[in-house]
Amino acid sequence: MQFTYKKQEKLKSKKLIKLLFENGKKITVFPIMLLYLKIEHDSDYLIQAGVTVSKKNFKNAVDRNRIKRLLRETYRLNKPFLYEKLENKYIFMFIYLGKEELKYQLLDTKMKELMNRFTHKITEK
RNA sequence: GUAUAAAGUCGCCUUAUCGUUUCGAUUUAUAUCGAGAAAGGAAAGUCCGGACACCAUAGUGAAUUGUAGCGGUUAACGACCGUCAUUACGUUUUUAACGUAAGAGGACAAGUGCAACAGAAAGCAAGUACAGGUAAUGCUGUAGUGAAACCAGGUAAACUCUACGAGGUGCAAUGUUACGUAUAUUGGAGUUCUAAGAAAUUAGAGUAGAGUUAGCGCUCAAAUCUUCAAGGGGUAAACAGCUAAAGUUAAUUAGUAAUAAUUGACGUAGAUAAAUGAUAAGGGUCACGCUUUAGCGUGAUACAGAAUCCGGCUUAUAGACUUUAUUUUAAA
RNA sequence: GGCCACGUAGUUCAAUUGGAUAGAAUGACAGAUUUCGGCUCUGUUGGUUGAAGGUUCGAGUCCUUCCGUGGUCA
Repeated sequence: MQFTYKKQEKLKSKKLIKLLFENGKKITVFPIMLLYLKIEHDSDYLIQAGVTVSKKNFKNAVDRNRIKRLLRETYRLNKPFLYEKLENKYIFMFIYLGKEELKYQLLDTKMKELMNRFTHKITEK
Protein backbone atom coordinates (compact mmCIF):
# COMPACT_ATOMS: atom_id res chain seq x y z
CA MET A 1 0.00 0.00 0.00
CA GLN A 2 1.36 3.39 -1.08
CA PHE A 3 1.12 6.91 0.32
CA THR A 4 -1.61 7.99 -2.05
CA TYR A 5 -4.54 10.41 -1.70
CA LYS A 6 -6.52 10.26 -4.93
CA LYS A 7 -9.92 11.42 -6.05
CA GLN A 8 -11.45 8.06 -5.09
CA GLU A 9 -10.22 8.41 -1.50
CA LYS A 10 -11.75 11.84 -0.99
CA LEU A 11 -15.06 12.26 0.74
CA LYS A 12 -17.13 14.19 -1.77
CA SER A 13 -20.75 13.13 -1.56
CA LYS A 14 -22.89 15.71 0.19
CA LYS A 15 -25.24 12.94 1.29
CA LEU A 16 -22.51 11.02 3.08
CA ILE A 17 -21.16 14.17 4.70
CA LYS A 18 -24.59 15.02 5.99
CA LEU A 19 -24.98 11.52 7.43
CA LEU A 20 -21.53 11.75 8.98
CA PHE A 21 -22.24 15.01 10.77
CA GLU A 22 -25.57 13.71 12.06
CA ASN A 23 -24.55 10.21 13.20
CA GLY A 24 -20.75 10.21 13.32
CA LYS A 25 -18.65 9.52 16.44
CA LYS A 26 -15.89 11.81 17.67
CA ILE A 27 -12.32 11.38 18.83
CA THR A 28 -10.33 14.49 19.72
CA VAL A 29 -6.60 14.99 20.04
CA PHE A 30 -6.23 18.74 20.16
CA PRO A 31 -6.19 20.47 17.70
CA ILE A 32 -7.56 17.71 15.45
CA MET A 33 -11.00 16.19 15.82
CA LEU A 34 -11.93 13.04 13.91
CA LEU A 35 -15.51 12.29 12.95
CA TYR A 36 -15.98 8.72 11.74
CA LEU A 37 -18.82 6.45 10.66
CA LYS A 38 -18.91 2.80 9.61
CA ILE A 39 -20.80 2.67 6.33
CA GLU A 40 -20.83 0.87 2.95
CA HIS A 41 -19.75 3.27 0.19
CA ASP A 42 -18.96 2.86 -3.51
CA SER A 43 -15.24 3.61 -3.41
CA ASP A 44 -12.63 0.92 -4.03
CA TYR A 45 -10.68 2.13 -1.01
CA LEU A 46 -11.53 1.23 2.56
CA ILE A 47 -11.64 4.83 3.78
CA GLN A 48 -13.00 8.02 2.28
CA ALA A 49 -11.60 11.00 4.11
CA GLY A 50 -12.19 14.74 4.03
CA VAL A 51 -10.63 17.72 5.73
CA THR A 52 -12.16 20.96 6.96
CA VAL A 53 -11.17 24.18 8.70
CA SER A 54 -13.55 26.73 10.18
CA LYS A 55 -13.88 30.10 8.52
CA LYS A 56 -14.32 31.64 11.96
CA ASN A 57 -10.85 30.66 13.12
CA PHE A 58 -9.03 31.41 9.87
CA LYS A 59 -10.37 34.33 7.95
CA ASN A 60 -8.09 34.20 4.92
CA ALA A 61 -8.39 31.53 2.26
CA VAL A 62 -4.62 31.18 2.10
CA ASP A 63 -4.37 30.15 5.76
CA ARG A 64 -7.24 27.69 5.44
CA ASN A 65 -5.69 26.10 2.39
CA ARG A 66 -2.36 25.80 4.20
CA ILE A 67 -3.93 23.95 7.18
CA LYS A 68 -5.95 21.68 4.93
CA ARG A 69 -2.85 20.79 2.96
CA LEU A 70 -0.96 19.97 6.14
CA LEU A 71 -3.78 17.77 7.44
CA ARG A 72 -4.02 15.95 4.13
CA GLU A 73 -0.27 15.40 4.14
CA THR A 74 -0.25 13.89 7.63
CA TYR A 75 -3.21 11.64 6.78
CA ARG A 76 -1.54 10.53 3.56
CA LEU A 77 1.73 9.57 5.22
CA ASN A 78 0.15 7.76 8.17
CA LYS A 79 -2.51 5.94 6.21
CA PRO A 80 -0.79 2.51 5.84
CA PHE A 81 -0.80 2.13 9.62
CA LEU A 82 -4.61 2.27 9.57
CA TYR A 83 -5.06 -0.05 6.62
CA GLU A 84 -3.14 -2.84 8.40
CA LYS A 85 -5.82 -3.13 11.08
CA LEU A 86 -9.05 -2.28 9.29
CA GLU A 87 -11.56 -4.67 7.80
CA ASN A 88 -14.74 -2.64 7.30
CA LYS A 89 -15.39 0.49 5.26
CA TYR A 90 -15.39 3.89 6.96
CA ILE A 91 -15.84 7.56 6.15
CA PHE A 92 -13.68 10.14 7.94
CA MET A 93 -13.75 13.87 8.44
CA PHE A 94 -10.83 15.68 10.04
CA ILE A 95 -11.73 18.99 11.64
CA TYR A 96 -9.11 21.52 12.70
CA LEU A 97 -10.10 23.12 16.00
CA GLY A 98 -7.08 25.32 16.72
CA LYS A 99 -6.89 29.03 16.10
CA GLU A 100 -3.22 29.15 15.15
CA GLU A 101 -1.14 27.29 12.63
CA LEU A 102 1.02 24.50 14.07
CA LYS A 103 4.25 23.10 12.68
CA TYR A 104 4.19 19.99 10.55
CA GLN A 105 6.14 17.77 12.94
CA LEU A 106 3.75 18.55 15.81
CA LEU A 107 0.71 17.80 13.67
CA ASP A 108 2.33 14.56 12.56
CA THR A 109 2.68 13.27 16.14
CA LYS A 110 -0.87 14.34 16.93
CA MET A 111 -2.20 12.48 13.92
CA LYS A 112 -0.35 9.31 14.93
CA GLU A 113 -1.81 9.51 18.43
CA LEU A 114 -5.28 10.04 16.98
CA MET A 115 -5.00 6.97 14.77
CA ASN A 116 -3.75 4.87 17.67
CA ARG A 117 -6.81 5.79 19.69
CA PHE A 118 -9.09 5.05 16.77
CA THR A 119 -7.68 1.56 16.19
CA HIS A 120 -7.94 0.86 19.93
CA LYS A 121 -11.60 1.74 19.92
CA ILE A 122 -12.28 -0.42 16.89
CA THR A 123 -10.41 -3.50 18.10
CA GLU A 124 -11.95 -3.35 21.59
CA LYS A 125 -15.33 -4.00 20.07
C1' G B 1 25.55 60.82 -1.25
C1' U B 2 21.13 61.30 2.30
C1' A B 3 15.81 62.07 3.09
C1' U B 4 10.80 62.95 1.31
C1' A B 5 6.92 62.93 -2.48
C1' A B 6 4.87 61.27 -7.21
C1' A B 7 4.84 57.77 -11.33
C1' G B 8 6.40 53.03 -13.14
C1' U B 9 8.74 47.88 -12.97
C1' C B 10 9.80 43.38 -10.18
C1' G B 11 7.87 40.93 -6.11
C1' C B 12 12.67 35.02 -3.82
C1' C B 13 15.84 30.86 -6.24
C1' U B 14 18.04 25.65 -6.65
C1' U B 15 18.27 20.33 -5.51
C1' A B 16 16.37 15.68 -3.36
C1' U B 17 12.31 12.49 -1.47
C1' C B 18 6.98 11.60 -1.08
C1' G B 19 2.28 13.25 -3.39
C1' U B 20 -2.38 15.90 -6.37
C1' U B 21 -4.99 17.19 -11.16
C1' U B 22 -4.90 16.28 -16.94
C1' C B 23 -3.73 13.33 -21.36
C1' G B 24 -1.85 8.65 -23.66
C1' A B 25 -0.50 3.32 -23.45
C1' U B 26 -1.01 -1.54 -20.97
C1' U B 27 -4.34 -4.37 -17.77
C1' U B 28 -10.55 -8.03 -15.89
C1' A B 29 -9.47 -4.58 -12.13
C1' U B 30 -6.49 -2.56 -8.15
C1' A B 31 -2.64 -0.51 -10.52
C1' U B 32 1.91 0.29 -13.50
C1' C B 33 4.64 3.08 -17.14
C1' G B 34 5.30 7.50 -20.12
C1' A B 35 4.38 12.89 -21.41
C1' G B 36 4.12 17.98 -20.69
C1' A B 37 1.76 21.70 -17.77
C1' A B 38 -0.26 23.74 -13.12
C1' A B 39 -2.06 30.04 -9.30
C1' G B 40 -2.00 36.88 -9.14
C1' G B 41 -0.58 42.11 -9.46
C1' A B 42 -4.13 42.53 -7.23
C1' A B 43 -6.70 35.90 -8.52
C1' A B 44 -9.79 40.29 -3.50
C1' G B 45 -14.00 44.07 -3.28
C1' U B 46 -18.21 43.36 -6.90
C1' C B 47 -18.21 49.78 -7.98
C1' C B 48 -18.88 50.28 -13.63
C1' G B 49 -18.59 48.40 -18.93
C1' G B 50 -18.77 44.32 -22.48
C1' A B 51 -18.56 39.10 -24.65
C1' C B 52 -21.55 34.67 -24.19
C1' A B 53 -26.33 32.06 -22.86
C1' C B 54 -31.58 31.75 -21.96
C1' C B 55 -36.37 34.34 -21.71
C1' A B 56 -39.20 38.43 -23.74
C1' U B 57 -39.93 41.63 -28.04
C1' A B 58 -44.69 45.18 -34.36
C1' G B 59 -44.08 50.73 -34.03
C1' U B 60 -44.49 55.23 -31.11
C1' G B 61 -45.24 57.74 -26.61
C1' A B 62 -45.41 57.90 -21.23
C1' A B 63 -43.16 56.14 -16.73
C1' U B 64 -38.48 54.42 -14.38
C1' U B 65 -33.25 54.89 -14.41
C1' G B 66 -28.08 56.43 -15.81
C1' U B 67 -24.57 60.08 -17.91
C1' A B 68 -23.52 65.56 -18.40
C1' G B 69 -17.74 71.85 -20.43
C1' C B 70 -15.20 70.79 -25.41
C1' G B 71 -12.45 67.21 -28.48
C1' G B 72 -10.48 62.31 -28.94
C1' U B 73 -9.52 56.72 -27.71
C1' U B 74 -12.24 52.06 -27.38
C1' A B 75 -16.00 46.18 -28.59
C1' A B 76 -18.07 49.23 -24.65
C1' C B 77 -18.11 52.38 -20.24
C1' G B 78 -19.54 56.39 -15.15
C1' A B 79 -12.82 54.10 -17.60
C1' C B 80 -8.55 56.42 -20.20
C1' C B 81 -5.94 60.69 -22.97
C1' G B 82 -5.68 65.89 -24.33
C1' U B 83 -7.60 70.65 -23.31
C1' C B 84 -10.63 74.99 -21.29
C1' A B 85 -13.60 77.50 -17.43
C1' U B 86 -13.22 77.49 -12.08
C1' U B 87 -10.73 76.78 -7.16
C1' A B 88 -6.30 76.45 -3.81
C1' C B 89 -1.08 77.43 -3.00
C1' G B 90 3.54 79.68 -4.55
C1' U B 91 6.58 83.20 -7.49
C1' U B 92 7.05 87.70 -10.25
C1' U B 93 7.75 92.86 -13.62
C1' U B 94 0.88 92.40 -9.07
C1' U B 95 -6.65 95.32 -12.19
C1' A B 96 -2.18 90.69 -14.71
C1' A B 97 1.19 86.64 -16.01
C1' C B 98 3.74 82.05 -14.98
C1' G B 99 4.36 77.29 -12.21
C1' U B 100 2.25 73.17 -9.20
C1' A B 101 -2.11 70.60 -7.53
C1' A B 102 -7.38 69.74 -7.64
C1' G B 103 -11.10 69.80 -11.36
C1' A B 104 -19.38 64.93 -10.85
C1' G B 105 -18.59 71.55 -14.64
C1' G B 106 -25.58 71.56 -19.21
C1' A B 107 -30.05 74.84 -17.80
C1' C B 108 -32.62 78.85 -12.02
C1' A B 109 -33.82 84.35 -19.39
C1' A B 110 -40.03 77.68 -18.44
C1' G B 111 -42.49 76.25 -13.71
C1' U B 112 -42.42 74.61 -8.35
C1' G B 113 -39.90 74.27 -3.74
C1' C B 114 -36.03 75.71 -0.03
C1' A B 115 -32.85 79.44 2.71
C1' A B 116 -32.26 78.15 10.72
C1' C B 117 -30.40 82.59 13.52
C1' A B 118 -29.55 87.64 12.31
C1' G B 119 -31.72 91.44 9.28
C1' A B 120 -36.53 96.56 7.28
C1' A B 121 -36.19 92.97 3.39
C1' A B 122 -33.84 86.10 1.36
C1' G B 123 -40.46 87.52 -2.88
C1' C B 124 -48.10 87.01 -4.07
C1' A B 125 -44.23 92.08 0.01
C1' A B 126 -42.19 95.73 3.34
C1' G B 127 -38.97 99.62 4.35
C1' U B 128 -34.22 101.36 9.18
C1' A B 129 -30.00 105.12 9.63
C1' C B 130 -26.87 108.64 6.96
C1' A B 131 -25.92 111.32 2.38
C1' G B 132 -27.63 112.98 -2.42
C1' G B 133 -31.82 114.24 -5.45
C1' U B 134 -37.15 115.60 -6.62
C1' A B 135 -43.10 119.13 -7.42
C1' A B 136 -43.63 114.42 -4.64
C1' U B 137 -42.43 109.16 -3.63
C1' G B 138 -37.37 103.67 -1.77
C1' C B 139 -36.11 107.77 -6.49
C1' U B 140 -30.40 106.82 -6.06
C1' G B 141 -25.91 105.57 -3.27
C1' U B 142 -23.58 104.01 1.27
C1' A B 143 -23.87 101.71 6.10
C1' G B 144 -25.50 97.65 9.09
C1' U B 145 -27.19 91.83 9.24
C1' G B 146 -25.81 87.47 6.84
C1' A B 147 -22.89 82.08 3.44
C1' A B 148 -25.75 85.01 -0.01
C1' A B 149 -28.89 91.46 -0.49
C1' C B 150 -32.14 97.50 -3.71
C1' C B 151 -30.25 92.44 -7.96
C1' A B 152 -33.47 89.17 -15.22
C1' G B 153 -30.51 87.75 -6.97
C1' G B 154 -28.75 82.32 -4.65
C1' U B 155 -29.67 76.98 -4.72
C1' A B 156 -30.48 71.46 -9.72
C1' A B 157 -24.71 65.55 -5.41
C1' A B 158 -33.71 70.12 -4.49
C1' C B 159 -38.05 68.55 -7.63
C1' U B 160 -37.70 69.69 -12.61
C1' C B 161 -36.23 70.91 -17.89
C1' U B 162 -32.81 69.84 -22.10
C1' A B 163 -29.50 66.40 -24.86
C1' C B 164 -27.83 61.39 -25.36
C1' G B 165 -28.30 56.25 -23.71
C1' A B 166 -30.64 51.76 -21.14
C1' G B 167 -35.63 45.03 -22.50
C1' G B 168 -34.93 41.28 -18.26
C1' U B 169 -32.02 37.50 -15.87
C1' G B 170 -27.28 35.60 -15.01
C1' C B 171 -22.40 29.90 -16.05
C1' A B 172 -26.11 27.97 -9.37
C1' A B 173 -27.21 30.99 -17.23
C1' U B 174 -28.30 26.96 -20.51
C1' G B 175 -28.31 21.86 -22.88
C1' U B 176 -27.87 16.32 -22.52
C1' U B 177 -27.77 11.87 -19.57
C1' A B 178 -28.49 9.04 -15.05
C1' C B 179 -31.07 7.90 -10.37
C1' G B 180 -36.07 7.89 -8.73
C1' U B 181 -41.48 8.48 -6.83
C1' A B 182 -46.63 10.33 -3.79
C1' U B 183 -49.63 12.08 -7.76
C1' A B 184 -53.62 17.72 -7.16
C1' U B 185 -55.00 19.59 -11.94
C1' U B 186 -55.45 19.76 -17.53
C1' G B 187 -55.56 17.44 -22.43
C1' G B 188 -55.45 13.08 -25.96
C1' A B 189 -56.36 7.79 -26.76
C1' G B 190 -58.50 3.13 -25.04
C1' U B 191 -62.06 -0.17 -22.32
C1' U B 192 -69.84 -3.21 -21.91
C1' C B 193 -74.60 -4.09 -24.30
C1' U B 194 -79.31 -2.50 -26.94
C1' A B 195 -82.07 1.00 -30.10
C1' A B 196 -82.19 5.35 -33.60
C1' G B 197 -78.97 7.75 -37.31
C1' A B 198 -74.86 8.05 -43.28
C1' A B 199 -71.97 10.12 -39.22
C1' A B 200 -71.07 13.33 -35.12
C1' U B 201 -74.23 12.00 -31.43
C1' U B 202 -78.74 10.99 -28.65
C1' A B 203 -81.88 7.72 -25.61
C1' G B 204 -82.03 3.49 -22.58
C1' A B 205 -79.99 -0.76 -20.01
C1' G B 206 -77.33 -1.38 -15.38
C1' U B 207 -72.11 -4.90 -17.51
C1' A B 208 -66.60 -3.79 -15.91
C1' G B 209 -65.93 -0.68 -11.92
C1' A B 210 -66.78 2.92 -7.60
C1' G B 211 -69.42 4.18 -2.94
C1' U B 212 -72.12 2.07 1.23
C1' U B 213 -73.51 -2.32 4.36
C1' A B 214 -71.89 -7.69 8.92
C1' G B 215 -74.37 -9.55 4.55
C1' C B 216 -78.49 -9.56 1.11
C1' G B 217 -79.18 -5.34 -1.09
C1' C B 218 -79.32 -0.15 -2.46
C1' U B 219 -77.10 4.24 -5.03
C1' C B 220 -73.83 6.15 -8.99
C1' A B 221 -72.03 4.37 -13.48
C1' A B 222 -67.98 4.75 -18.34
C1' A B 223 -65.40 7.81 -15.45
C1' U B 224 -63.88 7.64 -9.95
C1' C B 225 -60.28 2.71 -14.44
C1' U B 226 -55.86 1.92 -17.92
C1' U B 227 -52.21 4.38 -20.71
C1' C B 228 -49.48 8.64 -22.95
C1' A B 229 -48.25 13.78 -22.61
C1' A B 230 -48.25 18.45 -20.09
C1' G B 231 -47.84 20.07 -15.19
C1' G B 232 -46.19 19.45 -10.27
C1' G B 233 -42.99 17.12 -6.25
C1' G B 234 -38.04 15.07 -5.10
C1' U B 235 -32.50 13.50 -5.55
C1' A B 236 -27.61 16.55 -5.48
C1' A B 237 -24.67 12.39 -9.44
C1' A B 238 -22.04 12.75 -14.44
C1' C B 239 -20.90 15.18 -19.12
C1' A B 240 -21.08 19.49 -22.25
C1' G B 241 -20.81 24.99 -21.43
C1' C B 242 -14.72 25.21 -19.99
C1' U B 243 -10.89 27.84 -21.86
C1' A B 244 -6.83 30.49 -28.07
C1' A B 245 -8.41 35.05 -26.18
C1' A B 246 -11.37 42.59 -28.22
C1' G B 247 -4.43 37.25 -26.19
C1' U B 248 0.93 38.39 -24.37
C1' U B 249 5.44 40.58 -25.92
C1' A B 250 9.49 43.19 -29.03
C1' A B 251 10.56 46.49 -33.01
C1' U B 252 8.93 50.09 -36.61
C1' U B 253 5.36 53.72 -38.33
C1' A B 254 1.14 57.44 -37.24
C1' G B 255 -0.46 60.55 -33.13
C1' U B 256 1.09 65.83 -27.91
C1' A B 257 -1.21 61.40 -25.59
C1' A B 258 -4.83 57.45 -24.60
C1' U B 259 -4.38 54.22 -28.69
C1' A B 260 -4.12 52.13 -33.65
C1' A B 261 -1.66 49.63 -37.88
C1' U B 262 2.30 46.34 -39.82
C1' U B 263 6.08 42.58 -39.06
C1' G B 264 8.49 38.93 -35.92
C1' A B 265 8.35 35.73 -31.50
C1' C B 266 5.35 32.96 -27.79
C1' G B 267 1.24 29.22 -27.41
C1' U B 268 -0.01 30.47 -21.21
C1' A B 269 -4.34 26.50 -14.93
C1' G B 270 -9.18 24.19 -15.44
C1' A B 271 -10.51 22.25 -9.78
C1' U B 272 -15.89 21.15 -7.83
C1' A B 273 -15.97 19.70 0.77
C1' A B 274 -12.76 22.51 -4.59
C1' A B 275 -5.92 20.19 -7.37
C1' U B 276 -1.67 23.62 -8.26
C1' G B 277 1.41 20.78 -2.41
C1' A B 278 4.49 18.82 2.01
C1' U B 279 9.23 17.90 4.21
C1' A B 280 14.61 18.37 4.28
C1' A B 281 19.16 20.75 2.69
C1' G B 282 21.68 24.78 0.38
C1' G B 283 21.69 29.75 -1.57
C1' G B 284 19.87 35.06 -2.42
C1' U B 285 17.95 39.81 -0.22
C1' C B 286 17.11 42.94 4.18
C1' A B 287 17.78 44.20 9.58
C1' C B 288 20.54 43.68 14.16
C1' G B 289 24.91 42.01 16.93
C1' C B 290 30.06 40.32 17.07
C1' U B 291 34.60 40.54 15.02
C1' U B 292 36.61 43.41 11.48
C1' U B 293 36.24 44.85 6.00
C1' A B 294 35.81 39.72 4.91
C1' G B 295 33.25 36.38 7.58
C1' C B 296 30.20 34.33 11.63
C1' G B 297 25.57 34.17 14.52
C1' U B 298 20.37 35.43 15.19
C1' G B 299 15.84 37.08 13.15
C1' A B 300 12.74 38.46 9.00
C1' U B 301 11.37 37.23 3.69
C1' A B 302 4.84 41.20 2.38
C1' C B 303 -0.37 41.38 0.69
C1' A B 304 -2.68 37.36 -0.51
C1' G B 305 -5.31 31.62 -3.44
C1' A B 306 -8.25 31.01 -9.74
C1' A B 307 -14.05 29.01 -10.02
C1' U B 308 -17.39 31.34 -17.53
C1' C B 309 -14.03 34.92 -19.88
C1' C B 310 -12.23 39.91 -20.97
C1' G B 311 -11.57 45.96 -20.31
C1' G B 312 -11.34 49.49 -16.31
C1' C B 313 -11.90 51.44 -11.16
C1' U B 314 -11.13 50.74 -5.80
C1' U B 315 -8.68 48.60 -1.60
C1' A B 316 -4.19 45.47 0.75
C1' U B 317 1.22 44.94 0.10
C1' A B 318 7.95 43.15 3.47
C1' G B 319 11.63 44.46 0.30
C1' A B 320 14.41 45.80 -4.30
C1' C B 321 15.15 48.77 -8.75
C1' U B 322 14.28 53.00 -12.45
C1' U B 323 12.78 58.10 -13.64
C1' U B 324 11.32 63.10 -12.18
C1' A B 325 10.88 67.05 -8.48
C1' U B 326 12.26 69.23 -3.81
C1' U B 327 15.39 69.59 0.72
C1' U B 328 20.10 69.20 2.90
C1' U B 329 25.42 67.75 3.15
C1' A B 330 30.25 67.03 1.03
C1' A B 331 33.76 67.67 -2.92
C1' A B 332 35.50 70.07 -7.43
C1' G C 1 -19.89 32.10 -7.93
C1' G C 2 -23.96 35.63 -8.75
C1' C C 3 -27.69 38.99 -6.63
C1' C C 4 -29.93 41.99 -2.55
C1' A C 5 -30.66 44.59 2.30
C1' C C 6 -29.08 46.96 6.88
C1' G C 7 -25.44 49.88 10.35
C1' U C 8 -27.57 56.17 15.67
C1' A C 9 -26.00 56.13 23.91
C1' G C 10 -24.30 49.51 27.19
C1' U C 11 -29.56 47.77 24.97
C1' U C 12 -34.38 48.90 22.16
C1' C C 13 -36.06 52.78 19.10
C1' A C 14 -36.79 58.46 17.47
C1' A C 15 -34.99 62.83 14.81
C1' U C 16 -41.46 67.09 10.59
C1' U C 17 -38.22 66.05 2.52
C1' G C 18 -30.56 69.37 4.92
C1' G C 19 -31.31 74.04 10.05
C1' A C 20 -28.25 74.10 14.71
C1' U C 21 -27.01 71.73 21.82
C1' A C 22 -28.78 64.53 17.99
C1' G C 23 -33.92 63.06 21.71
C1' A C 24 -37.09 58.99 24.47
C1' A C 25 -37.37 54.51 27.23
C1' U C 26 -34.35 51.14 29.72
C1' G C 27 -29.59 50.40 31.98
C1' A C 28 -25.39 52.52 35.06
C1' C C 29 -24.08 56.04 39.09
C1' A C 30 -25.52 59.42 43.19
C1' G C 31 -29.25 61.33 46.54
C1' A C 32 -34.30 61.12 48.95
C1' U C 33 -37.84 57.56 51.11
C1' U C 34 -37.13 52.61 54.40
C1' U C 35 -34.67 49.30 60.34
C1' C C 36 -32.57 47.03 55.49
C1' G C 37 -33.77 45.78 50.38
C1' G C 38 -37.42 46.34 46.36
C1' C C 39 -41.16 49.66 44.25
C1' U C 40 -41.46 55.05 43.86
C1' C C 41 -39.41 60.26 43.35
C1' U C 42 -35.14 63.69 41.97
C1' G C 43 -30.58 64.50 39.63
C1' U C 44 -26.20 62.99 36.87
C1' U C 45 -23.81 60.06 33.23
C1' G C 46 -23.18 58.01 28.52
C1' G C 47 -22.74 59.29 20.97
C1' U C 48 -16.09 61.47 16.69
C1' U C 49 -24.35 59.03 14.15
C1' G C 50 -19.61 52.00 11.17
C1' A C 51 -14.83 54.59 8.53
C1' A C 52 -12.72 58.12 4.98
C1' G C 53 -13.46 61.79 1.26
C1' G C 54 -16.82 65.25 -1.47
C1' U C 55 -21.32 68.78 -2.48
C1' U C 56 -23.28 72.84 0.72
C1' C C 57 -23.16 78.84 4.53
C1' G C 58 -24.53 74.25 7.30
C1' A C 59 -24.92 66.87 6.57
C1' G C 60 -27.48 61.61 11.10
C1' U C 61 -30.08 63.03 6.36
C1' C C 62 -27.47 64.08 -0.46
C1' C C 63 -23.15 61.68 -3.55
C1' U C 64 -18.63 58.35 -3.92
C1' U C 65 -15.30 54.64 -2.03
C1' C C 66 -14.13 51.33 1.88
C1' C C 67 -15.42 48.26 6.67
C1' G C 68 -18.80 45.12 9.25
C1' U C 69 -23.45 42.21 9.73
C1' G C 70 -27.43 39.51 7.66
C1' G C 71 -30.44 37.35 3.67
C1' U C 72 -31.28 34.82 -1.02
C1' C C 73 -30.55 31.27 -5.51
C1' A C 74 -30.23 24.95 -8.71
